[in-house]
Amino acid sequence: METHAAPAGPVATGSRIRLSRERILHAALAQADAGGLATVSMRKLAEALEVAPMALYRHVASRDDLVDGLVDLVFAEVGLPGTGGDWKTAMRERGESLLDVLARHPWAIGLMESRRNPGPANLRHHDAVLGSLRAGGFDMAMAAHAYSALDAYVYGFALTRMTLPFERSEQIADVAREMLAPFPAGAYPHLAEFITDHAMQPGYDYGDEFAYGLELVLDGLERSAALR
Amino acid sequence: METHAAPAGPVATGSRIRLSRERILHAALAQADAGGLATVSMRKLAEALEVAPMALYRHVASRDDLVDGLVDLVFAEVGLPGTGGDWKTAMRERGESLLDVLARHPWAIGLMESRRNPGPANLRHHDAVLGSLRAGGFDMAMAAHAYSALDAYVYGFALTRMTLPFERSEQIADVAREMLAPFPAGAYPHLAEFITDHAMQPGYDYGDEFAYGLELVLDGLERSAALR
DNA sequence: ACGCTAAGGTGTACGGTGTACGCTGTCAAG
DNA sequence: CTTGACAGCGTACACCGTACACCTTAGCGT
Repeated sequence: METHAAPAGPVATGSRIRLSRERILHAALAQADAGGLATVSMRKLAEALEVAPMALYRHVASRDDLVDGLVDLVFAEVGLPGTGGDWKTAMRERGESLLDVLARHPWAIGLMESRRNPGPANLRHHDAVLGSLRAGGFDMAMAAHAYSALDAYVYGFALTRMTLPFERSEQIADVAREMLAPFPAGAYPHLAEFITDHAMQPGYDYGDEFAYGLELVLDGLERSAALR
Repeated sequence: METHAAPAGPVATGSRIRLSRERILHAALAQADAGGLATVSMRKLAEALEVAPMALYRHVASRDDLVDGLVDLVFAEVGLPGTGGDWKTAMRERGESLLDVLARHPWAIGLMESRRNPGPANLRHHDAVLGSLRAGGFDMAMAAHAYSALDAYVYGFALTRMTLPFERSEQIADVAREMLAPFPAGAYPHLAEFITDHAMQPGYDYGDEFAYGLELVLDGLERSAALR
């Protein structure tokens, strides 16, 4: 990040807007959201920015460095938990915020925690969550338990939901039929029962499961920690 | 799957062993486990099998089809829960088994639930888990809650653990120093405290967190379901 | 106003990828 | 012996990330 706050800043050259790491990252984010991270290639990205492919490398070390930047951009969207009020509320809100962000950027789910070079937004986020837990009365060991359980649950839910080929009850019948078609009828009785008697019922929405599990984890932590 | 049970089966032609979907899948699995899924290319796979790249396409529709096959191979390694005894024990064991399998094949974590064409092992596994829960007294809605919460937790834990650049307390100091190096000292006080006062303590092992969270979810489900 | 320097943008090229298409060689059934 | 199906192969194409040398331009000190 070398955005020097010099006089006016070199913004445009002639008619063309100057390239910058930020501009590249935002274009890449839009492309990833539109078609997944795999569709973001240096060449297509350059084309979208009306620039030669190699021009990008003046602002980004490699495609991997670009992905590092994208992940930190996504992290920056996650709301930081406050340290003022109730830890449970803070953790619930941060979980919901994280899930929202991951729904907007599903391609990021597997990457958020896996980059070897975490950016400032990433570190700041982890720092804030730990701070919120400690302020809520958790000792170090319990804070570690809590953070691990909460993060695992939220990322896991985002992951399993992303992958579900349906979301609302209307679409399920078709998808299920297609999935089970290659196999003999009655091969998977419990699965079939689950689909027809539960998932296909009107009003079913897998997303509703999130709140249930989150509350379950939060209640468990509260009891475990013997807080409040 | 067209393994016809004809006479002796065409196994070898001359000195070379005949290609087959199974042989391809096993070679690909070995390669993925060794270097990640990204290093499995049709060309390298063909080379390992001492065959021309295009020969693979007689047995596999595309690289994507190959990945579908790999995922089902991995699913087949996960132990099925029994329906006989205690549901809690069955679910604990299947969670531990799933985590073990994902540790052996970390490249599969993001794929297990995301393939549009689930294989027989996949469907069989889901069917067995639902059956075990129902046998344990869960009604349909509670079984859905339980499955969602448990799967989210286990996959999420596998995901967050995979990404952690360390595991045992000995390596943490170096990694942490490297990660925090680009930032001003004291920028992330809670994170720093967590690392030095907890993660760097002898005997720390992030994997230990798994059992804690799993028990937390299981206990929560038991209470929620008012079972037993 | 001028020229210098460094940084930004470009063109070409290399080695990698997945896979469409058409050919060849082998083997089993008729 | 003939025939046809099918396994494996060679070539080719479009795409990918990026190393390297080159040119253009902007902004500075003078």
